[in-house]
Amino acid sequence: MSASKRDILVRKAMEVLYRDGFQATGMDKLVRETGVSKMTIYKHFRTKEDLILAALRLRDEEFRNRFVRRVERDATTPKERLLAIFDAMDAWINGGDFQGCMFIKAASEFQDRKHPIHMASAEHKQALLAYFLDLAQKAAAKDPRRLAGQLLMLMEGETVMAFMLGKQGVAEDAKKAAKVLIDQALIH
Amino acid sequence: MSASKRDILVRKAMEVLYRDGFQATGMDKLVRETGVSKMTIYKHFRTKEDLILAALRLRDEEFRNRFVRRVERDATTPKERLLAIFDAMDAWINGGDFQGCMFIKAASEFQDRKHPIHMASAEHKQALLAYFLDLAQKAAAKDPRRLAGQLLMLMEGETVMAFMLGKQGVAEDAKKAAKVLIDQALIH
DNA sequence: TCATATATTTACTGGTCAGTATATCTAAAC
DNA sequence: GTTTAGATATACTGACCAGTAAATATATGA
Repeated sequence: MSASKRDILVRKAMEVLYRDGFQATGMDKLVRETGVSKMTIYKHFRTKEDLILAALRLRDEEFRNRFVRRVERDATTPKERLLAIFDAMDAWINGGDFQGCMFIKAASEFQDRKHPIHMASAEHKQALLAYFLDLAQKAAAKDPRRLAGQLLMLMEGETVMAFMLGKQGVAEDAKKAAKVLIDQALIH
Repeated sequence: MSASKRDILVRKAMEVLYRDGFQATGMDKLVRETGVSKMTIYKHFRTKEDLILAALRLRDEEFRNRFVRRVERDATTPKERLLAIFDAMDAWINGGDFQGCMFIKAASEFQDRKHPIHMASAEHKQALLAYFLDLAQKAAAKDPRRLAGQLLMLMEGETVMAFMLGKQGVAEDAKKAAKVLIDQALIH
């Protein structure tokens, strides 16, 4: 199997796992939906868990790339970029295929903090937090760590609410809250 | 079986499901951990799903009762109570048995919005939102619906971050953010 | 003490799960 | 055309799942 076909397998698996859940998706369904035979899947991944980890790695990479690229395209100064985070969120939530956060769902299904899937999910959030912290520092916030944490908190809550209660108004409310928090955190 | 013994079954099941997850917990484990035989469980609940729904109902009732009671004990004016929400959150997160939000985890495992378990979880969030909205209206917020949504957002994000990244500082950051949002929303 | 009803134990059903064995197929290389 | 290597379909393994059947134990009530 070519490298690109392996990528197709991981991408399709990622889509199905995101849509239908991890434990609820059996290997037979993955065979059906990816078009890759079971033997071939197991040539590339020792276990289902390994395939899930590969799918999460792909999701992390693509999500953060798209997210950061959009933020840096939409705004230039660190302060503007902190706010542009919530335009990127708006685009995600109200875009085509929003179905909640794959990593929150993964951590929910694999609750043990030592579990590789839980740890991979936590690392995704840590990476987002590090990006926010970088922006908050460059924006010269009074307490960059706090501001970064508050904005990530807002983002996670926004995601959960859109997932559980629907999208109406959530993105707008979140952005307005972010604006207040950012403005207040940059007054010296 | 007495009514109280049935309550014990539901309470123990709730604890196990909260700790170990829904799909990852089999009926045999519930028999082992509740001390109630399988036949007796199935006398009271037609299916595992029905038992899960009963456990969620109990959790909703207890969580909201404890939460609201604490808020109303700690503060008297609506504005103070909006802020006291985040003292209750602090107590929950840094109390003994915090393991994330049972309803976010339930909605994550049963993603279909039409699924009874997903719907029950969404109703819990709706009930919290309704309480926040009531407080925001009584506090004469400029846009009560928005403030209520923003505070619930903050609360959900706080829960997710404490679950995935650990408790350090999260409650304090959330409360400080809430104070800023509330103050800003009440200026006329 | 006996009768009745309920709880429990044990064992089972049919189905699904992750992962594997085997045998067939395809396609390129010489 | 034959060989070789990898992909495939099919069928299987043993374990576990939710839910049930039947036999045994226990407690209640007259």
